[in-house]
Amino acid sequence: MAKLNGVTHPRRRAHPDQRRAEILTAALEVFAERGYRGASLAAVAERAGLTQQGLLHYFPSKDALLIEVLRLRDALDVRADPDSPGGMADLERLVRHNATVPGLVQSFTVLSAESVTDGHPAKEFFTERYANLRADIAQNLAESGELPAGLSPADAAPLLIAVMDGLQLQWLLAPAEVDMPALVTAFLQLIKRAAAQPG
Amino acid sequence: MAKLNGVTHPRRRAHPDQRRAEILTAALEVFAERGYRGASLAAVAERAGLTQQGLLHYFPSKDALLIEVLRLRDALDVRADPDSPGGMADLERLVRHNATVPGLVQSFTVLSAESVTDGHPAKEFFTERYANLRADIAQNLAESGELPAGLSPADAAPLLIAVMDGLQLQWLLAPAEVDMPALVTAFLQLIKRAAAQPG
DNA sequence: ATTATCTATAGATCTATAGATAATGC
DNA sequence: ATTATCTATAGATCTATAGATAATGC
Repeated sequence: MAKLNGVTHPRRRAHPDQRRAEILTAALEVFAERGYRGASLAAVAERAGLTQQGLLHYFPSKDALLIEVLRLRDALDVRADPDSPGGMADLERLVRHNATVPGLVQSFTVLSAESVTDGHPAKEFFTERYANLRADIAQNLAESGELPAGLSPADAAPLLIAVMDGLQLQWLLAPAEVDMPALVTAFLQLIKRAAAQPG
Repeated sequence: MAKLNGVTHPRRRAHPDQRRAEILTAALEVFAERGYRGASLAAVAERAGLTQQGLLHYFPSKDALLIEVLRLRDALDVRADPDSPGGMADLERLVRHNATVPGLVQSFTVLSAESVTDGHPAKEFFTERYANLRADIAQNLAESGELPAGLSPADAAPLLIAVMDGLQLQWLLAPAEVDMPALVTAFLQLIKRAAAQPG
């Protein structure tokens, strides 16, 4: 028997894989709410229903926990969207979906910006992630032939990513004022109009 | 006499206004490097050349210090650029300038994203700042008449801000790969091309 | 007299390690 | 036998308050 919250319970023992998944979900939530540096292992553990020391049985350190959270999220996102953001229609669908999951958007907005700080454990992760995103989107745009003559895929890719990231920040601060999907659509219209223009 | 770093010095007593300014500068730097939650008052104080308790003589709390840092920065920026980003040429000049001050860019990227987290002392500051930015830029764009028929000033303003913020993040992570000024120029070209298009 | 600055310290954390215990699985 | 989980705890912080002291300014 063990005491939890002052009450004696039979010690609950979860299936390891499920427990790991619960911890990762809790960690993503707490990191989104407080940032990585502002989050404590105890807060993550409490949300997952065990002690901080119990959590460390599954993940050797706070840094390792963050990295695994990010890797898992990336893997889930890629699986949900097999061809990644291919054409511009896919992109609009992605943004409409994002507007329904503010917690997830917040986690990436907060953690990606925090990752540029000194010695942040996710710096390498986000550096690589953005480099890969730029390369993938540039290639998809090049193949789609949707770009106007004046805009190279190599320039359009970071611009598209910037629009999405920048709008997410404004939307998180003022969701009632900033219509993310409509603004992304306005941006894509701009590209289409320019494309209709003779080179 | 007082000991600092094990050496006995005559106690140095700075002019209050100058000392406040030194502390604010140190705070902006440390917050940029570590984020607000990752920064300690002791680290700020050490950079300003006094103790953490000495710092608290000037600012009553860490929260208050952050707010004053942000207010000062905003005041300095406005004074340096009296008409704020008016036309698009002003914007390109601003971005070229930003590319020479990575620390300043980092402070705003890190703090603005962190500000969306629970109970962050700068949440109100950034919410208002972005609302004001959107309104000011929209008005300037409306007056400049540089927008194409399909893009309203109310939509163009948040898009412009998003492009700049989003590019800053990518640039901070990969300065050699992301040419901020060139990409902003590419975005403005897109607007000009679309404007050349019949309504 | 005022105030800039320091030492001392309370009281709360926070991460991580050590080791005990109880539940599971062979 | 293994391992999931807990209690205990070391050792480092961190913010903020209290009060002493020394430099400035009237």
